[in-house]
Amino acid sequence: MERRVEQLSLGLRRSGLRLTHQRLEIVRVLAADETHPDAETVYEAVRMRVPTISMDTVYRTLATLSDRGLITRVQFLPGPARYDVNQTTHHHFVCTCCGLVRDIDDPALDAIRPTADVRRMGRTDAVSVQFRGVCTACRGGKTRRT
Amino acid sequence: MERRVEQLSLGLRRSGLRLTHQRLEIVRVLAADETHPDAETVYEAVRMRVPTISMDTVYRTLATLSDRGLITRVQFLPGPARYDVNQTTHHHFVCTCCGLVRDIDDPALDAIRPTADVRRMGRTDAVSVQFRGVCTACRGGKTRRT
DNA sequence: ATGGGTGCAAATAATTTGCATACAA
DNA sequence: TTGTATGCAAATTATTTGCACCCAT
Repeated sequence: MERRVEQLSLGLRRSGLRLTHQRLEIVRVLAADETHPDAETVYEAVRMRVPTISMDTVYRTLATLSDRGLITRVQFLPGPARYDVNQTTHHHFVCTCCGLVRDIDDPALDAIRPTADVRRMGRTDAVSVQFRGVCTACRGGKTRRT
Repeated sequence: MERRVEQLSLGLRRSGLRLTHQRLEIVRVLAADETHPDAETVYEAVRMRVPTISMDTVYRTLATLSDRGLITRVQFLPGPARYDVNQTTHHHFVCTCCGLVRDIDDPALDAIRPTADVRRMGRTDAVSVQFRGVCTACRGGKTRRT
């Protein structure tokens, strides 16, 4: 987690960008939040440490980080976009009920390669698998019943 | 394609909803458009046949159809949501350059099942694989060169 | 005939942008 | 010091909603 703060900070510096107080705090929030937060959530969390930060600085920083490939903007469900700090290859479980997003690490899924059909469509840069459903919490902890 | 018009129309009627002139034309546009159009694109196409239709009727109809599971709202890239008429199990190639979305039919991908890890997260209703990259057209037809 | 559907306009949500000031390098 | 980043406010984009009238059933 502390490593993530360093990776993101270093990534910004390497792009010749300034590591401002605001950016550092945004990066800290992102590194500590595994829930794929949206801009609003990041804003609220950062405001606790930098009460004067503005929403558009959060938006601009999130855009900067994803333009640099340091975080990933995702939109699994209607509503605000969310941001994923995890830059290793992984997949997702998405709860269509509460919006929960959980990372999935599975070498078998990482091994999926585009077939000839897909290669004919274009060059593939990334493959990701999405499992949509209803999370355990939304089902009231009932694993076996409907 | 004509079959799709019937399936969507029937789907509406089965839900006890009225098959209005506007809805029928929207359904016709959707059935004929394989490009996963956004609301604006559907609106423009329908306007050629029903010049008085309003944008919010298009939005409302698209919402109605996806609520009934007759079409699927997808959002692969930033910007407006897009709608997928294809209700058979399939996957997608997404061009991050021009926004092209192509359907992929591949039984091997359809066969992906949630592992124990994923089952612990919740009940999975759908699995879909996304290939992101740059389409042939955006690469200028160059299949082998960078 | 009658209740759901439409069109209009206004509201809301999510995000972006212009500009003067502030601060990291 | 110097230009990039910030904060404020206003603009844009995408979508939703209230309401009176209309039309499919």
